[in-house]
Amino acid sequence: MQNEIRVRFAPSPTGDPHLGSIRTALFNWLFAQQNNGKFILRIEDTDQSRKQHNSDQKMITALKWLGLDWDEGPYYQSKRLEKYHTAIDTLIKNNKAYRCYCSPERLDNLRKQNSKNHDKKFIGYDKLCRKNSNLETSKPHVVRFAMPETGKTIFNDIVRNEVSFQNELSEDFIILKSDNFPTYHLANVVDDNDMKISHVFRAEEWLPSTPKHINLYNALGYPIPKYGHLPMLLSSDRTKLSKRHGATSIIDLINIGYIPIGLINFLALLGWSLDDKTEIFQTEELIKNFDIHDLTKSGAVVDYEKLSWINGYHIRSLDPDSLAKQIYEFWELNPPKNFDTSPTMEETKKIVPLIQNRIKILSEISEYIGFYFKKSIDYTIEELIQKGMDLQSTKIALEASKSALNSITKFDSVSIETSLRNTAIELQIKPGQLLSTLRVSLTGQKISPSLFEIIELNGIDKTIERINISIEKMTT
RNA sequence: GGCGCGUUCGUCUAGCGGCCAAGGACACGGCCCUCUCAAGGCCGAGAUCACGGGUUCGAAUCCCGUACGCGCUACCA
Repeated sequence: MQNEIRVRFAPSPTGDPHLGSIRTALFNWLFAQQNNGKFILRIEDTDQSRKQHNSDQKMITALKWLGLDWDEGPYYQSKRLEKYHTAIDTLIKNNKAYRCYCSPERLDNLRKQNSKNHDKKFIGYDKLCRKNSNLETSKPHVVRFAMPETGKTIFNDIVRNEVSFQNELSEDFIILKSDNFPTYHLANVVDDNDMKISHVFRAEEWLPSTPKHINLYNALGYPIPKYGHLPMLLSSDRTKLSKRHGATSIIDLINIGYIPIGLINFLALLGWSLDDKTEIFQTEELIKNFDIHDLTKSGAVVDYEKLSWINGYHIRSLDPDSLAKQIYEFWELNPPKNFDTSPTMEETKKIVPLIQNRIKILSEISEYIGFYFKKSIDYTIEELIQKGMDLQSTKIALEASKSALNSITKFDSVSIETSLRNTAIELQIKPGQLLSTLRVSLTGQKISPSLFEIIELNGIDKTIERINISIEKMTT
């Protein structure tokens, strides 16, 4: 089918998967989903020196975790060298490219000299080898593309409308390196043609090299895809997003406790919005409403506060069982340091109602619920004694709570609440005083989920045991 | 330096010639609720739409210029 929508995500395996890359992947994926198109994954590993082991695997893991599944690939450019060489041979044969024997030293000097002389005509390379039709192939060399020396390259960017560049301002860029690997420019064009890519959505930083690509398409006789250059993701100082200002690796974000839909929802809103009020989207709603033609043009600063808010919102709206599943998986990969035991699925399900609307990210749970997974809790007598109370009255309060709890027939949070509130009245102290004492006694924490639910969760035996420990503590 | 892109509350954004002396959200402040922490509810502060010229009866919205910012300018992608 000729008009099939085919997009690709083409990361280079040079580090951890970056938030910006993921956003590009998301926009491509959404576009493919809503157009019944194909989403292709291609690993651009043409730079052997910058390549990092496992980088591609991390990318794959991240995409799967987010649910951004692909229809074809991953293709690896390093396994497709023949295709590039064929294209390059064709270009040389047609005088659209030429071998260049200039040494890196010569190029370096050339640039230094010209920047000193402020020569405005000089662009990157002086085309020495383009003039000499010296075709000795034995000597080390690169291959350069012969850029048109006149005219303009004009294209209609889906995000930015018409963009135009003077051809003479693009240098005769290298398409084949001396290690026999193609550069990005060439491999990218050959592959996009080979894989019948219909739309190229990539970050704005690629905009200036687009005329190079278009001229390459023309020289090779390939049809030109539609382009859309996405606004960049920025750090708080408005420069290209970098890890100096926060986590940019999606792997780090996963380990902090963001959930897939939280990240997807947040990323979708960086450069796109539905209207003047809707902030929360499920993936299906994004597929339905997202519009690549309606993007913001300026860069967007990544606001981690807002990410957390969106993430928390989704955590709150998840059904408890699927939240439990996500927490369980999260804890498997990131066991909380303050736990003495590994939570089972059953235990995880039990604690969900207590923390669901108190957290923004999964890593916050362990602070709230640590007492439940600890063999013993730790606190001082001072922490036990509340404002307006002393050692004696605190002890009395604990004793009274003990007998009140012991006499409850139906041990659930509602009965527990009634019983303890009555105890406070009988003792003539404020509910807050009683409950705060119990909170410390039962959790060792000043901050916790609802006390009544905690008592139900702990059960009568563990509760009495911990109260006894407090009483003993104050007696010695 | 050259080239390109961009510019609405601190941040993400709505706005596509009159509905805007600019709306929403995050963050922030206050109040309510309340067993702590959250969540939730209500209220508030916050942008003369970078600046200057046009065009028009009318401009945040169209055009031009200036400034500023960012990106690119590698045998990196």
